[in-house]
Amino acid sequence: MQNPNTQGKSMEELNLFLQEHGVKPSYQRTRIYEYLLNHMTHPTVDEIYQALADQIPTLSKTTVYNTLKAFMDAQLVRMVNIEEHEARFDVDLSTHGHFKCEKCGHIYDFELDMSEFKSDFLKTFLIKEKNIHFQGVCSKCLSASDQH
Amino acid sequence: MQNPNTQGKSMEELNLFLQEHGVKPSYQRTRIYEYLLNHMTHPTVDEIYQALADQIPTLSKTTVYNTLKAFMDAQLVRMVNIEEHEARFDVDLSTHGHFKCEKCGHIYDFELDMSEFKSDFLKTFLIKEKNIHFQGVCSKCLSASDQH
DNA sequence: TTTCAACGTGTAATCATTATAATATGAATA
DNA sequence: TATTCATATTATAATGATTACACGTTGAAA
Repeated sequence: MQNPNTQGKSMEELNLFLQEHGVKPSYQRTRIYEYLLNHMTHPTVDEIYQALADQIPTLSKTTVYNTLKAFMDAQLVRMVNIEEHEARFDVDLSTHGHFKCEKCGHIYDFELDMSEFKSDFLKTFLIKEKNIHFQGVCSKCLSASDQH
Repeated sequence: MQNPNTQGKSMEELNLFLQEHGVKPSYQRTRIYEYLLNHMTHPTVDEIYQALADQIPTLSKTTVYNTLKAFMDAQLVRMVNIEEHEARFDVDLSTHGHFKCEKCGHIYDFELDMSEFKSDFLKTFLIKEKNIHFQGVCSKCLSASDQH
């Protein structure tokens, strides 16, 4: 068992999945996609690279960039621009919002019902992506600072 | 008349406005705020700098950064992180969404009624900012590409 | 086996942003 | 008026994420 935390998906299954979505599989690509599946915490390029560099000593950060770009082109991954300086990535393609806590830095997902959203102004626009980014203090940090 | 496009606000009025909002006025700060008022097109740091460098030859880009930070701290300006690599700035503090056209790059404002938005998950969170960034193709570019 | 395109890698370049240090400013005070 | 002191402005250098580039590898098709 080489990769324990694969959420039940074998390398072969992942390869097939990538292939079906127009991404030619490779060891690096499969392992990066696997990482994204097992760490749905909106990781940065560096986090992905650092985590995999141990197991794939030859891995290059450029490969992580290239792979994420390929995933984005194939609509397998979405870029999350909630951080000021660093891009984050999300395999969850469902419509959901992101909340960034200013205290602990954690990024939470929250459900979002956009079905009732209507905009006269945008009705003649082609909307491809909807990014909803909230910011503030999460409940955990709020109750922590309540202590006196 | 030194600064023609001031939307009717004189330097003195702008100085007073800044002062009332906790920002100590200076020539540079007033001119930068004036620029933001007259160009509500979500300009980048560089756009602001380039536009004012002619009129204020000693202006430093660092000053533009520092000033925008001061404005943000004073809640006079909001950063718009809709661009992948460059921050944009908005003096319009009302709740509204931004739409970026992939073709022409223009960033549109659109009205947004968040009053009916409810989230069980976030009800214990302190929400300080709500950023709504849509992306796609604007009506102008759509009809332009319809031509055959 | 040859070929050829695509992929992966390491290095260098780019570019927005931030840090730093020196100078200028301007109000308060002596 | 001269002095002081905090703050603002500026130029330069440093940082750090991202991209460009060149080269070596791979892997499938012919």
